[in-house]
Amino acid sequence: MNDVDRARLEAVALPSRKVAAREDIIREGEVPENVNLVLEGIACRYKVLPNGRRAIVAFLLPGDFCDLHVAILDHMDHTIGALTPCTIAEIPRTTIEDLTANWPRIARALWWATLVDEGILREWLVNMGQRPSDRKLAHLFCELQARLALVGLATENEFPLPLTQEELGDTLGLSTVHVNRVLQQMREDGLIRLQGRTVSIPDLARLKEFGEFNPNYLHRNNKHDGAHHSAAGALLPGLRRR
Amino acid sequence: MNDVDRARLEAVALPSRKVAAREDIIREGEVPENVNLVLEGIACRYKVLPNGRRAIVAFLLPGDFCDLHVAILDHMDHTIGALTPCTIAEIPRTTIEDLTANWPRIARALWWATLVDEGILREWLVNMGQRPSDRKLAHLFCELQARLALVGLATENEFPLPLTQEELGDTLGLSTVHVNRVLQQMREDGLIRLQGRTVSIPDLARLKEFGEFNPNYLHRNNKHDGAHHSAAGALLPGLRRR
DNA sequence: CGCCGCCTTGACCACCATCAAGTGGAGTGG
DNA sequence: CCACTCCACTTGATGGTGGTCAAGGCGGCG
Repeated sequence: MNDVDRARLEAVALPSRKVAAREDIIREGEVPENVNLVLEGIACRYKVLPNGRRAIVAFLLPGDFCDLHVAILDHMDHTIGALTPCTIAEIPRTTIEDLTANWPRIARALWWATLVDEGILREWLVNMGQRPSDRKLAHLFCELQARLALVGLATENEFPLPLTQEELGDTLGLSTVHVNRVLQQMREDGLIRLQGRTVSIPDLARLKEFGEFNPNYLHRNNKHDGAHHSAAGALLPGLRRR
Repeated sequence: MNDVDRARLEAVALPSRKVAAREDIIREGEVPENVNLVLEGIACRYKVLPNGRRAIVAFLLPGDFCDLHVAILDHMDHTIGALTPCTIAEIPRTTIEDLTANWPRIARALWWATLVDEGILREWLVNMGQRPSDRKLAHLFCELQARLALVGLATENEFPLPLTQEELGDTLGLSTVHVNRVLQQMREDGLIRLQGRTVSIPDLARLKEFGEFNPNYLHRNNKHDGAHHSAAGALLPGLRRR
């Protein structure tokens, strides 16, 4: 993706809109006319089970597309909700279809974005299935630190975590009570500290070791997006400027 | 994808090769020169953890691409291994790059395939995190029935399951012992029957109900692939003929 | 001030892992 | 044809991780 492509993509976005925390952005089954892109805030993909429990299957950070799916697939197979207040850019679905048909480099950049999403999902699946709860949390924190750092929202030893313990539980398949206890233990062990809504990490290497975190699945060296690290990440400055 | 596109894609495949059961097709970290496509047999994506346990994160059935990733991303972030003897078609990576750059409809069909994979991953994540082991198995069986039926390898009440209980455990994050006990219970309850390497389902609706299976995430109505249901599924007859 | 989310703590117990041993069938070689 | 081996499946006993239920603390906001 070069500057011309980037300009082309910026040009097609509709004015951004605000979404309050805990409000849905798109619901399962819908066939929305626009594709959504997170500019600010944290959103999540989730499904609700028959027993009422919510399963969070992805976090959407600034620069992430919510639903490129609907430009290609027919309907949403899950819901997207804002975890914090969010600013969302909308791009008409027809525009995406036009871009992918006529601008191969943009098509590749978008495809790249979905492949990275897929890599993250595979890693979450491993995390979910095979690790004890303390390592699950450690792994998740490492990923959040890495991904937030890519868009300038985290440092080597600190990142904002505007999630409740219940939301962490919905993400990792743990009960709220157990998340609470595990977090306390991790604090005692000096793996993390929690002050207000930010996590600080005394020793990132140690946390990575403990959480068996290997960032290769994030594919941070994106050759299709120049210096930037996510297809839309490249657009953030331009889109925010409006 | 129309007939011209399909012919174009068929034309670029190299002669197929055979892979023995339990042999790897591509390993984590590799940057292969060809993209692989399963023609016959069942393969899986997996990662190995520091403690030696294997996590299976996807099944690859006939018609599924193994590693479109490497045409776009840089390296494999997981390994692909054959679970049964497999026949694999190879397509040069450069050809994929050429196709995606110059044949938008093919590019979209491939992108579509990765989006469906992503949908399956999300559903696996839900399954993994939120359901008790018997429902996990039920859900997995329903998915296998549905996906195998799409390529003509399953009927409404029977499908081949050439997997060991250990492999099922690696997939669902359960111990072999526990998989065994749960399967027995499911047989007692009349949810499934196992004879040799095939599963038969007395009452598919009941199994779906029990496993909370909703096939919407498989996106079986693919408008980008004409009558067929997977990008490569459309190619299977042509490629097998060689 | 009072309410409502969110976090915290305790008691109890179930699901599922682990360890260990044993069964049975398929393939192999004497 | 019959040992022998190997691998998948099976069964039992035991214990820990993490779920559930219930109650209490605590800070923010109207």
